[in-house]
Amino acid sequence: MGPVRAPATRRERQREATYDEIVTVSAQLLAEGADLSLRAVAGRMGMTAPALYRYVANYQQLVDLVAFELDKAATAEWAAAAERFPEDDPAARLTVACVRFRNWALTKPREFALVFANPIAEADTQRRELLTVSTSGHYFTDLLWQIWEQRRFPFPALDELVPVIRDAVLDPLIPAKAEHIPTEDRGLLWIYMRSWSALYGVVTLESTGHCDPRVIESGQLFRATLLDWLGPLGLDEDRERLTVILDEELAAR
Amino acid sequence: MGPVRAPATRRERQREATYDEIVTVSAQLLAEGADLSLRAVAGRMGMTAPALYRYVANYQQLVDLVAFELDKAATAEWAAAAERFPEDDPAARLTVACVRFRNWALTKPREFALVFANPIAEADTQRRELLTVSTSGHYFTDLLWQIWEQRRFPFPALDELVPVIRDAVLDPLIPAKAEHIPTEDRGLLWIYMRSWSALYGVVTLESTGHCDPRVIESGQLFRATLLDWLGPLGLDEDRERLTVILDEELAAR
DNA sequence: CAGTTTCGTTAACACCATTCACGGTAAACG
DNA sequence: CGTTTACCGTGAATGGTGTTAACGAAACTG
Repeated sequence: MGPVRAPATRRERQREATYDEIVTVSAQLLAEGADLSLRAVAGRMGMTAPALYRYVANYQQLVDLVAFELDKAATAEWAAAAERFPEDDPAARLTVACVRFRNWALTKPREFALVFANPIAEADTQRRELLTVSTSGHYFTDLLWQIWEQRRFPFPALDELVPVIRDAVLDPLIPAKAEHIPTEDRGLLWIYMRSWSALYGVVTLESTGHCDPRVIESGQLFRATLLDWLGPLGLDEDRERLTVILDEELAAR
Repeated sequence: MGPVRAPATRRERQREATYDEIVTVSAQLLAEGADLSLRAVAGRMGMTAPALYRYVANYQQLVDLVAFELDKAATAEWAAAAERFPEDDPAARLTVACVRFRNWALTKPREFALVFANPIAEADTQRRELLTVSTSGHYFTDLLWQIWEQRRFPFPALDELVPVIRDAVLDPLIPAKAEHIPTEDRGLLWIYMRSWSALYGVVTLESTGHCDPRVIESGQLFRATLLDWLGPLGLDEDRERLTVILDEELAAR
């Protein structure tokens, strides 16, 4: 990377450091099971709450800031774990990443809720944009892209899509690296959305605890959901191999 | 129903009435976009906040109480809408109910979050039990049961299930009418769980706004998810008919 | 009627986000 | 170098939250 964003002036550097400390302290509070509050964060930084208003406009913006960084940090973890498989095996990497994502959601439900269950009003363009740059979103969709390059699984053609969806895949508002995808292949984004919906669904259900704890503990619901997606992603031949990986990762919890 | 629970004593009747008012006022506040708070509820009832502690032990219990009643009321709405199809057509009824469920989640995201995104800790047996009596859960699973009686779609046999899941379907902790299901057919509950997971997933994703607003507006993601379940529920022959119903209900929004 | 339970009050505590007026200090400028 | 300016923090205050405790009145119970 290099010193791309090392602002010359001392003031800017200090400011940047303060932002970092805000995030660090917030993550720490969350990890301790405490509530995220301006007062608590400021207090632990040796400041008073109003001082934080020099850095964030309001409480929600603090939450968004922390959410973004938590997502980034968590994604880095999953990605690192996935790297036990080579770059040319995106299917294995995706399997690992999905399980790690779930484990993270189960062990840190509060953090998960902050990042993924945080309601976003339709009108709020500010926060919608934040959503678009979600690190985890880009990571998952990139892996899907790599799998597609290898397996060329089917996806809807543009003229098969309802006009609204066509617009949505041509000019996406979701976190996905899409510029590199040729226009005529943008139907692929529909697969992104549908698979993300499925993954998000089980993980949220389990993380919020809205089902039998024994089912969560066993991981079977999650497992079945993932296995259902092997076919659509052209991974039928890898079923056995990937199932082994999946079960390994689930057992590691 | 009849005066099944009409407590003789005047006091008990008054107390019951107060509970009802608490719920009514709470729902009213939520509907107005205000926050649900003990003070606000009490204030609108012409009381002070501490008085509410004669009725609920703490704030979370107020939330749970309101959540339960909101769920009950909403379910009654969906059920009423579904009754435009006869009792012997549970597939059509389920289709209508699912769409109504989604519409409710989209138009009342705050209420939805209260009932379905409200995190439940694994240890909290109190709130877990509440979950088990969820009205909507019973309604949906009952419709699934009726469909199964007609179509006899396949479900896993008990010995095909992992032991933990077998335990879970034999002594379910989820909201499902199960007593009437013979032991050897309890594998059906696995279908309950999986389909509920899928429905819960898209609806939560859409209700919390964690995807492209245009996709939500179009209803295509939800539509596709539902259509995927026709096969597993033995409804392939009804595909065309049910799709029409589905699109009708979606358009009615 | 006397005794007890129930239901509400007021006061208080400990939090919370947020705004405002103020001061000190460090950077930026002439 | 000195002066100005912009930034970063403070303390005080406002109005909100859940929650506990001590108390009084009204309603039921014997």
